[in-house]
Amino acid sequence: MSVAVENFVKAIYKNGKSNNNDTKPGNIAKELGISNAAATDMAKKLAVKDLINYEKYQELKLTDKGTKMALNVVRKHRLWEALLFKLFDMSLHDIHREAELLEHQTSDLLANKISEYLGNPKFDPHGDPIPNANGEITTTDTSISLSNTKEGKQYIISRLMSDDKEFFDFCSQNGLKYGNTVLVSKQFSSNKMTQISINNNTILLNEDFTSIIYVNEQD
Amino acid sequence: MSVAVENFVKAIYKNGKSNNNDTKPGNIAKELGISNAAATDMAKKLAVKDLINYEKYQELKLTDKGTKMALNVVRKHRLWEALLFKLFDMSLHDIHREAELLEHQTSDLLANKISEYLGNPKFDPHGDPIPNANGEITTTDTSISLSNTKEGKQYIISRLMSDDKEFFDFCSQNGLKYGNTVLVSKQFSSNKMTQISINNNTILLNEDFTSIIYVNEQD
DNA sequence: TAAAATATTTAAGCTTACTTAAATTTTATT
DNA sequence: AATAAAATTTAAGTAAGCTTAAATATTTTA
Repeated sequence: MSVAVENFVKAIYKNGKSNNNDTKPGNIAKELGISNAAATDMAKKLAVKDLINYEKYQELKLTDKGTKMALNVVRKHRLWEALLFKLFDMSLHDIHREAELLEHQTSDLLANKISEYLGNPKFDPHGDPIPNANGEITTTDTSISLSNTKEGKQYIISRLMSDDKEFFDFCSQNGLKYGNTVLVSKQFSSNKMTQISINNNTILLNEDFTSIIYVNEQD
Repeated sequence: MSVAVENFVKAIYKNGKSNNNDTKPGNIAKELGISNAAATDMAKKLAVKDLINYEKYQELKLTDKGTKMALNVVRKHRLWEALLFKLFDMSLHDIHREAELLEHQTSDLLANKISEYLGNPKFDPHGDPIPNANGEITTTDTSISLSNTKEGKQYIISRLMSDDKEFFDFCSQNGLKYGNTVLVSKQFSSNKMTQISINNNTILLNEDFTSIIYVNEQD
């Protein structure tokens, strides 16, 4: 399938999981940087191909076939991120951008080779789960956002859910990395700020950050 | 630039080096699997972009800008082949097919990272030279085709110039691999066949094969 | 709950990269 | 050198994936 189609189903999948859970054409259009009209147009075309269910003015819903396609692309994206992260010294943001292109030009065979080479990893360098060859995500995510953590407890960073360059630059400068340990020293519930300690540094994060950094409680 | 444009200048570059040295639209069209009309069309468009010099009914000539673009794509193609060959157990034909797609979705940054990771190799797994980041091929190719070798001498395989699956299958089954040694036991000039010995096996090759297998004399 | 704001859809049109068919030019052949 | 064959070019048309503008429906808010 074309790049435009793959990106369209991927955007529906992604927005269905977050982004206000809104998969109406306007939100998908914003995600993809195209006009609302183009999104409606594409939605109708993909309904004919049985990739989405389309009803006027309603949310776009992926069919099983569409979900499978989205997960196949997501798998390739995350495998590329994992491979590039392992082999090369590149920023997470750059890695994301390369993967965004490579994901559409990767055969299932190559994806499987990459997976095998990496030891069939369950997560990419952001902590996002990598679907298996059948398009299934077998891991159950028990992580919570930093904004929902408790004062005085230690957590391990499990996901950095963003593709923004500024965010990654900030994270890498401050040791906010998949697998690292943070201590939540204070929750300022009034203004939704969170104070954390990491590598002997104290950082104050606002909700823009704490809502997309996911962690697991340290045993 | 678009995939179609990149493939077009690449085809001119490639056909200019071999394929009867014919870069007229018809031959480029055949190379790309498009109609002659489409090739003429594209030629005119690329002339406007100063990628080729176009004169009616004449050969298509790459400008400096066009040559640079072609070499940039060739560099990425060959770097991908080298990387996939190193990391994964895949046939040369499969590797070629993947590289054919990946080459268009690779930033210069990533290409340089791949090159660095591989130790800035000068050749890909077919023995084809890899242009450097400036689009220069610094190595001088002294190899000759198997059809031009002398009886009784030993040669080292330096290039397998094809992207045909059957050819690669035959080669890998018979030890015809980049870097391997062959003894030319007999040249049948009458019917343009060449008899070689490799791994204690004797093989008789016709000109279809001997013209695309390149070798260097063993010192 | 009616008006205002917002979002979606429809309609018309554009560009890229093709296609086939017909016209024209070049190349090969005798 | 004339004619036949082959290649190139021109012309007209198509599909994908967009655009903007206008029409229509939904959602918000006062």
